[in-house]
Amino acid sequence: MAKEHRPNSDLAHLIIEFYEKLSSWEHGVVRGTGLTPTQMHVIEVLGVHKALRMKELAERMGVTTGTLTVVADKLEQRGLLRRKPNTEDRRSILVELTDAGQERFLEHDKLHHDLTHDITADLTSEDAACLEACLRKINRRF
Amino acid sequence: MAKEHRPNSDLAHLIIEFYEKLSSWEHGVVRGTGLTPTQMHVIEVLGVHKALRMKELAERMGVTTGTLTVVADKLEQRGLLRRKPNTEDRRSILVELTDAGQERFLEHDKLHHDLTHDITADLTSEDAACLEACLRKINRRF
DNA sequence: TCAATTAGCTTGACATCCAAACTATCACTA
DNA sequence: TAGTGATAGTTTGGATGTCAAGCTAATTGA
Repeated sequence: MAKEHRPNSDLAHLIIEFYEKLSSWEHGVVRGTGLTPTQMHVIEVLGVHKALRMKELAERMGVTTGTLTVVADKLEQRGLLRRKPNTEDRRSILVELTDAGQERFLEHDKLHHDLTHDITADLTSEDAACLEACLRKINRRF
Repeated sequence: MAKEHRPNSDLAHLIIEFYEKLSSWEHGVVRGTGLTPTQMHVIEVLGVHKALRMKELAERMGVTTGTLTVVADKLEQRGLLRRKPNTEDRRSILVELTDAGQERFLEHDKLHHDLTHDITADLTSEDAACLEACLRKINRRF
């Protein structure tokens, strides 16, 4: 898997390889939940950040607000998401998960935890601590 | 960004946060290349793995072969990808990048390297070595 | 007060994606 | 060696995702 091409001693390639595997895993897990990857992505972000403006959510997901409007409509129809007026700025709208949406988030989040547990099985506790520190630094910069 | 919710001391959440940022970055970079994210994904995988069977490529990407057939058609029309018969097993077909496809891969791969350089700027060389070792172990298990 | 900006929505055109049905090939076995 | 079942790839239909561009309502600021 990593020996048919060059030594792969490059950090960039290790990151990409990890990213691709994670992406493929996520895709496979979501298929069969009745939700699409994009819909689950909305749930994942809102599960962590509670209420967000449409614009903020779109930026965090890397899509336009036009795209998000349609996806939010679908999730609202399914009773997983709720729109609320924003009294601070009446141009914008806040979106948040309903109880049912929160439940879907927790289910999915558990899968993330299980996966993390599995793939880090070969790491020593020093490794894990270092990885955590690295990711914290990287995420702050990113 | 990471302080409006809980301490985030959880490795799983750090990984997800990193994944989401990378995903959003990739999305933004690909938009404006004239290629779609999926098309670029094919190029990324083939750039590393040279010739693959359709089935293998689909599995690696986490999509069905039906989906891949259509995407490969588009890339073939654009002259970035080539289908070759597989003499070992005539049911299957090998796909590989053309020279033009390889060129697109190298351009995009350079962006990955630049990004990696940027986001790891706060890491010490010990950190980087540890991160590399961790990723290698994780990818092997994944 | 009014022009410029911003947030969200709508629309049109195209790409993604899956499931299911289909063809061609292979592998195994009786 | 004929036949059965499995596998690789393609096609198709229907739902969804996606963007750009244009729209309305609200805000900002000159």
